[in-house]
Amino acid sequence: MDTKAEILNSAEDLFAAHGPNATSLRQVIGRANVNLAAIHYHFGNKESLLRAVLSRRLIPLNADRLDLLDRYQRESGKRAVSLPKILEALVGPALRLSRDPKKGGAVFMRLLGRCVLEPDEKIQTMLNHQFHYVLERFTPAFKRAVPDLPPVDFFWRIHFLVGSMAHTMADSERLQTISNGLCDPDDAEGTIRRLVTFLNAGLRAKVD
Amino acid sequence: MDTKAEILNSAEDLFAAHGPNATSLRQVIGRANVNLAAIHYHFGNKESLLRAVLSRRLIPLNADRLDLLDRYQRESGKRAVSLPKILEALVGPALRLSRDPKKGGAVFMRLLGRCVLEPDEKIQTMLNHQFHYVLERFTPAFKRAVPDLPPVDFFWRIHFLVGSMAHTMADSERLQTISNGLCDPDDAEGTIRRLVTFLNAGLRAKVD
DNA sequence: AAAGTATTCAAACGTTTGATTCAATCGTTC
DNA sequence: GAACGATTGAATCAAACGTTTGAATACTTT
Repeated sequence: MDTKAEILNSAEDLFAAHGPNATSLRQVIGRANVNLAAIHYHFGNKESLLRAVLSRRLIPLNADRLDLLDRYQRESGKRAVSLPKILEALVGPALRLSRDPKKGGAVFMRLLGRCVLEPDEKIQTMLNHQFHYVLERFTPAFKRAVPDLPPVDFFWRIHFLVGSMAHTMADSERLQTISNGLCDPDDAEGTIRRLVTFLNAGLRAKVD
Repeated sequence: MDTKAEILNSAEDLFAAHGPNATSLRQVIGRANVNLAAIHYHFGNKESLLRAVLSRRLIPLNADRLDLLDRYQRESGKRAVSLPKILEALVGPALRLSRDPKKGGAVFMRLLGRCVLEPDEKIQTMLNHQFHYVLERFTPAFKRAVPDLPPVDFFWRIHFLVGSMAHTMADSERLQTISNGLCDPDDAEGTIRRLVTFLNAGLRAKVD
């Protein structure tokens, strides 16, 4: 049973560092100190291994997001939940992963961001399936929060939002580089606050 | 000489569709109807082929961006160039590629977006090298346009900007899917206008 | 302790990858 | 038209890939 967990942890690390497709199963077993066949014994194939790596943390993560949205909705009674709160419920739990090694920490956050931005169709459909019911709940909340936004512009801005969020999750090392170490990607709360501020303003912008 | 161009075009197509690392040289020669050795004869290796594919269009693209920024700077005289104009100079030429098949069109735009978001270090350093002098010119312009923004927040917002822009360039098909065909990624001017509006508001947001 | 299941192991499978070789062909120049 | 460098062709290389196999070992149950 230890073997299975070792494989998951090793795969999570390496998938996050180099992307799933650029990581070989032999690299995974090297770091996990297990036999190559163990991967196929426990997971069947590489695709299912990735699915297992993602599910392990994504299911509780998405539950957190929906719980948070529920709480804000309860607090707001019949009124619409404010846009910053919706954004906080969407990006907060994801970016807070980086402080929480128990939930995979910064490593899984990066992996998730990279998978969202990954061209590979297999990975895309995998994630679409996991995100479907989350989007189903967030979309109406967003629409209530910015009711005057035409649907076309609404979708475009959600698209921009996904880009910023995923890029922030996937690669904040780059930010540390271009800012000469001025910005600290490990400051989860600061990152959340800044991202929510940015997205809130962007989503509210007057359509021209 | 035709062979070289055929290889470049085929590689551009396939790299854009599946990512450079997920594309084999044998796929490239298949579409180009040339021999495998021709790639190594004309380009040396796969990495240099990718570099050639990128340079061919990226060099004129970045020149366009700087020209546009220059023009706006001339028009503004001693005053700072307005933020929407800076953004237009940055994202406009890139997104307008999609209307201009001569410059590689939507295909190259997607490739460029994907490379920006690509974890692969080789590709990253390749692009950093190409973007260095562009960033060097845009950074002070941005800082003049939003002078009250603390440096830390400035870099964070540039990071968010890059995410939105690259994601929009890389994968607007996804938007067509989630919006049920409501949004049209081929409408370059509409995309530019919406992205500039979004980013302008996000960059101007009051720091809290 | 024996039997039976679950797990691990080393070895090999067939494919695909980027790269290389060297002979054949082309196009130009003398 | 002979000689030449530039280009193309078919064949092959070693390495790496995901996956499979079947024997060996560990663990559970009886």
